[in-house]
Amino acid sequence: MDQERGVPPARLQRLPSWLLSQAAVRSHRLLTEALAAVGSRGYEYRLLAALDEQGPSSQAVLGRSVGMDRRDVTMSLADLVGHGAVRRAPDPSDSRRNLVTLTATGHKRLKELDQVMDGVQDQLLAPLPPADRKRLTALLARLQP
Amino acid sequence: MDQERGVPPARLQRLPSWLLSQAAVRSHRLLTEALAAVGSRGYEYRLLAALDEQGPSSQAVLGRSVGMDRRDVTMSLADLVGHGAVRRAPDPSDSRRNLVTLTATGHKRLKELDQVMDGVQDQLLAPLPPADRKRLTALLARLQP
DNA sequence: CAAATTTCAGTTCCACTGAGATGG
DNA sequence: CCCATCTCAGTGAAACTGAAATTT
Repeated sequence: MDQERGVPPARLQRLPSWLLSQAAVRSHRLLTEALAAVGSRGYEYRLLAALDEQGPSSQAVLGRSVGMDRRDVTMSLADLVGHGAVRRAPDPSDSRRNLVTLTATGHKRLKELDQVMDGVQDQLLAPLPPADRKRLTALLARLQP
Repeated sequence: MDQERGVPPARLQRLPSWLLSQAAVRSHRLLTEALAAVGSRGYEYRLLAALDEQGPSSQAVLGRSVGMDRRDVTMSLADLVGHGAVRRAPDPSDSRRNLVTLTATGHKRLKELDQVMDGVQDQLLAPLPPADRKRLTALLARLQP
C-alpha cells in the first residue's frame, strides 16, 4: 500500500547532476500541483510573463524566449485566447505573422500567478534558512553558461 | 548558424524553480551526450551502480531504488544482459522474481562509466570555482526533504 | 528565406495482463 | 482448498519532446 521509494545508491547521491535532477523533479511537481490548483499550467505563466515584459510578440519569438516548443506555444495560446487573457491577430504590417497581445484580463491573471509562484519557491526552499536560499539561488544563476 | 535562444523574462530568471529547471536540462544534455559517446545511457549507469552497492536484486527493488519505471528497467536490463554486464535468472525462493546479478564485465563497465560521469560533473560545474562547487553540491543535497 | 504548422522518431509514463505469492 | 488481494515482470498505448519536413 505504500509508495516506498528505495534508497538511491551512494554513488548517485554524491553527483551534482543527480542532485540537480532530483531537485528539479521535486520542483516540477510542486509547481504543477500549485498551478493546477488555480486552473493553470507552467506554460501559461511563462507566456504571460514574456508578453508582459516584451510587449506584443510573434509566436516564434515568444517560444524562443521561454524555451517552449512551437506546438506548445500554439496550443497554450489557444487556451489563453479562450480565457480572454491574450488576443491573437495578424500583424497589420506583416500578414504572415501573428501578433500576440496581453489583455487587461491577462495582466491581472499574471499577477495572481506571481503569488502562486512565490508560494512554490517557499515550498521548494523550505529545508533551507533564508541566507542559504539566497546562496543557492545565486549559485544556480551563475551555473548558466 | 546560432541556436538563437531568446532572453528569458526577468520574472523567470529570479525564480529558483526556473533556474533549477534550466540547470537540470543542461545537466541532462551533457550527461546524455557523454554517455552516448561511449555507447551507454543514464539508465545503465543507475542500474549498474545500484547492483554494485546492493548486490543481486529483483527488478522491482532495482527500479524503486533508482526511481525508474518498470518498463525502462526491463528494457535496459535486456541491453545489459546482451552486453554481458549482468545476469538475469529466476529467484529460486520466489519464482515471480528475476534475480539480477552484476558480472565482472559489468563491474568493469561501471568503473569506466564512473570516469565519464566525473567528466560530466566537471563540465556542468565549469562556471564555478572549486569552493563554490562544493557549496552548491551541499546545498542541493540539503534540499531533499 | 521567414513564420507557422505538420510529421516522425525517440523517450517517458501509465495501465493492464498473466503468473506466482500470501493470508484468512 | 478456496478466495481475495497483493507483487512481479512484461507489454501496449498514450503523452510528450525535439528535429526535420512541409505549407502558407
